[in-house]
Amino acid sequence: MNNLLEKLNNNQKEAVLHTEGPLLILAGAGSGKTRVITNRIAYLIQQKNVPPYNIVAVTFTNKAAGEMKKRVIDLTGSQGNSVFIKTFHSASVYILRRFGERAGIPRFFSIYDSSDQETLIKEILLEMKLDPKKIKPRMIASHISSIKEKAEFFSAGPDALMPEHLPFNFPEVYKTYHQRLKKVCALDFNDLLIETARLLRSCPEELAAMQRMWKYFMIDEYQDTNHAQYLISKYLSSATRNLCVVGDDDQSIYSWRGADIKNILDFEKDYSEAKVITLEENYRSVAQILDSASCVIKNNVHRKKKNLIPVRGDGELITWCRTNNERGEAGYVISKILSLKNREGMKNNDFAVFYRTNAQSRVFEEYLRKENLPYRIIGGLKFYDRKEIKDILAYLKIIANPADAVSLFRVINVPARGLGSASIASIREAAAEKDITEWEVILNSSELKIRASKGLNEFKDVILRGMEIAAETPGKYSLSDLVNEIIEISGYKKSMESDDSTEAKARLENIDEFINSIYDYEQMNMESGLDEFLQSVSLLTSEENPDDVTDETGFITLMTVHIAKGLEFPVVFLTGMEDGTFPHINSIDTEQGLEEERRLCYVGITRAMDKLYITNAEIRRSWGEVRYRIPSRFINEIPAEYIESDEYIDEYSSGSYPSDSFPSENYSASFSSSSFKGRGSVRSFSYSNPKPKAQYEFSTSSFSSNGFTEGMSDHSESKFKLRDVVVHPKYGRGTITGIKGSGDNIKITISFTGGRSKVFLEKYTQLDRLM
DNA sequence: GACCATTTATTTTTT
DNA sequence: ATAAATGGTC
Repeated sequence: MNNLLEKLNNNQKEAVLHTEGPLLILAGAGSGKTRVITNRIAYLIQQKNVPPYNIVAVTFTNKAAGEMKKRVIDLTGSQGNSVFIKTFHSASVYILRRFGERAGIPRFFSIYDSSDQETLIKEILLEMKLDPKKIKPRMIASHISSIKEKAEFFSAGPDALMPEHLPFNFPEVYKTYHQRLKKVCALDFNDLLIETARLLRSCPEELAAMQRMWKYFMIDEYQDTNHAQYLISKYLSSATRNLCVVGDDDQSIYSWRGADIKNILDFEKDYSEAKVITLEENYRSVAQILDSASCVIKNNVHRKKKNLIPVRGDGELITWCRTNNERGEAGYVISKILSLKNREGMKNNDFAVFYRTNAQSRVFEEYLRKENLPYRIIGGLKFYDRKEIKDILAYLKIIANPADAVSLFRVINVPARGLGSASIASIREAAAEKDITEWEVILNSSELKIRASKGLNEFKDVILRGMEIAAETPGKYSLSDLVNEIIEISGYKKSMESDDSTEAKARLENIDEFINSIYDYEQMNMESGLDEFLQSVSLLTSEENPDDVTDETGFITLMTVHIAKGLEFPVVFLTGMEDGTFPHINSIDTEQGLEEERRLCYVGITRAMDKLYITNAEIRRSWGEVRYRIPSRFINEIPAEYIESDEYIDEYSSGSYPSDSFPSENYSASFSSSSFKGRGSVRSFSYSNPKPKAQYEFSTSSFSSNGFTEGMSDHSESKFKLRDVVVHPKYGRGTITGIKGSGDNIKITISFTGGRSKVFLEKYTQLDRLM
């Protein structure tokens, strides 16, 4: 027993020992949070003799749940298998399936992910003669989620909550959306949580049954809970009040998904008898890194003040590298990785590259591939999001739930069966007219004056055959039998095979991989049929491809900062640190948005154990346009004494940077330190580049015209130059990034602070030059 | 209805 | 820059 507690500091011990009643653990980054939760579970089982099936631990991601389960099993052996460790969404599916009947939840329901949801919303908009291009389905989806939550739990009727000033009939869309979901027996991600909370509130017998089964609750990442998740935790634990929540308000980064930071900030109000334990000792990062993170997050007003104590002491400085463009950024990262591997014997697994948006991963991928460095991208291109996988899943979903119209129309003509828009429209019309499902129309096509074309019959037969097989799965048939049969008789496989493009080949490989993952699933879930399989697959979004789990050479990890939460790496590259990229342009204008970006930055910095590299690109291509970017304001917030500067030019950059324009003998560079605290003070530093070839001046203030500007614009007689810093009467301060035309037709492109850029006719624009 | 050429949107983050 | 959506033609 004592070895359980030996490795813990006093606060951690206290958290483990406090098993009864509500407990709030405010766990700073790297303070050993997961260790506390897992040891607490082990302590309950081994010392308090709590049966493992009485214990529930809830996390946000499948990955976190898997990791926690593994560590619990390490501590407690086979008993750990019986601890209920799941994500909020998978726990909800479990509850709805097992106890949902009285709450009107169908025995089987499909789960609509965000893309299914958007498809459905788009259909509804089209029916209402609205243009999905002007009214974004995604925007509607987020309104629908937040309104449904409020309508459900804050007593106001949905009508009172409809967003105002929308130029269309939102209540109608809202109503139709939910009618349609009901008709197709589907729940969206948000419904899973809301319906679970509703069930717990309105079905006391079912709640009591769950409370007999579950007595101790642990909620991880509590700062990211939304209202429904808050209620689920509250209802489930209401009998014993043994609710332990763990979180860090500084790491709340999901408010855009409905997370409410108040849940953690107000925990002590909700549970007046709550014990509060703060974990401040950081075991992960060297002092320079941790202190830098503290200095950044200090700029947020809406937070609980706290100290982070770097137990490890001093290490290396943070390196901030300015690069000319995104290729230079990638080149720098790769060169650092190579030299750290050669000189310090570091391994691929030690490195992680973070970026703000998925789109930024491409250049890194390209460079890593060029150097033959093994890497993996977490998130981003999700396996289960690939077209071919979604197609096959759509077939399976129809077989399990023929009412699922979104899936039905996804593949009714895949591969092509001659069922185009006309056929689809007539099926839809007949379904609406007779108020039956589209599948029923197809079944009875002969009587319903639907042209029972050859293609329609083929499709019908595929689904019917699939249903026959599914009825005997597991048993006579396995899930993989079913999938193999479907891709065979639907002609899906054949159509891929007859296409000899590399694309089709890759798809076939992915399908193979999918079938392999089904074999694995079958091994682990011998009793599962199609329904269970589909429901677990719908929640597996960011799961890794099955084949890259083990490899002795390891992988360099690429991911967004969001996904990085909860992880740690010896060496971290925090890339794209530019205003407009990080903080992201869409969040830069509100205090709330900016504070969340800052928390995200804090999360990124605190992932690094030994060494942190921060990079920014002066010029970044996005939307097919070249943009000038200034270093992220968050870099300013790091004290200069923790930073060592570096810079790197991509040698192969074509066009914009003629290499002979850089004086090669000059090895010192200077830049205005608008990015350091005292605006205007100038620092110089020695220049070091692994392969010094080109010299580059990073000055934004006294940029002399040299060859650098060539190729970036036409010659013109404008009184302004590229990179002049100007003030626009309406938009404020910005940098000139393009000058085109002549005479009265001089067009000036200005990139404003924050990354927005606009084009003006010089003739009509009052611009003041600042520098 | 299939196939092409042209146009348009895409880029925030995820269960 | 690129993928998806649209529109026109056969």
